[in-house]
Amino acid sequence: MTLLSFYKALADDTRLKTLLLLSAEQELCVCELMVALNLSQPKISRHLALLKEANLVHSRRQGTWVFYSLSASLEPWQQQLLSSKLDHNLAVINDNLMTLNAMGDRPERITTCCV
Amino acid sequence: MTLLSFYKALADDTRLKTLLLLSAEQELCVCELMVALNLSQPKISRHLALLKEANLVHSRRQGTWVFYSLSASLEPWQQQLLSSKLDHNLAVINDNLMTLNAMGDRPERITTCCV
DNA sequence: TATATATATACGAAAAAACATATATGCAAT
DNA sequence: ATTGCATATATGTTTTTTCGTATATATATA
Repeated sequence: MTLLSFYKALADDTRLKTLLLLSAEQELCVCELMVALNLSQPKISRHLALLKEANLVHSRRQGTWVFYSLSASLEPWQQQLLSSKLDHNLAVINDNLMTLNAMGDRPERITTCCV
Repeated sequence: MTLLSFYKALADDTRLKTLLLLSAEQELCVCELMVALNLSQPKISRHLALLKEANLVHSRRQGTWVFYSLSASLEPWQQQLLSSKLDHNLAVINDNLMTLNAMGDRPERITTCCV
């Protein structure tokens, strides 16, 4: 992945917020992102496919749900850039995090192996 | 300027390299960028206008030349991101820096006031 | 004033990205 | 098997971005 393609991945509102949300929440399924971002399912899926193609996110299936998380192979400076601890980042996704927290019936994560 | 618009500014090959070159060289005129990037004058000018519109660069005119530099109002993390000291950044503009150094008749800077 | 050089902008074309909608797939439960 | 739910993909359209070319502006000099 080049520098350019990395920045291109961040240069879209849906993708940027998705990445920041994943940074804040470790792991989110498509349905949770739909609620948090208030966007259609195909739209979320398409952008996630893009991010996966760029190796920025990783996915695991758990039953009918698919959980996405930031790729483990991200370089430290990339992770920092996406850190929700940075207040200018948090400001971007603050509303979405609140919406997410207000969401009922969030799917339960089953950790495959050790915690 | 929003986070998104900042990343959008970086999400183009010409603009990314321009910003990295400005980070490495402090100040460059359009003609130098044309040589370093091997691109047409209108193309450079248009992208510089975009960067200026986004307050990422500053320009000063000196005779017929216009010198561009990174905006002083960039936040530290933004400057860091564009630092040519980061090797993944340097790799992107290495060839361009060499071309620039091989360029003859580079316009002389006249510092208006104090050094 | 006329000319040359450096840079900026205007404008239509081309390319790329994002979109809505419809449909397909994958898994679980009956 | 069939149904239901979550997610993925396909397709055509719309929007956005980028581009080449032509032209305009600004400055310096003769």
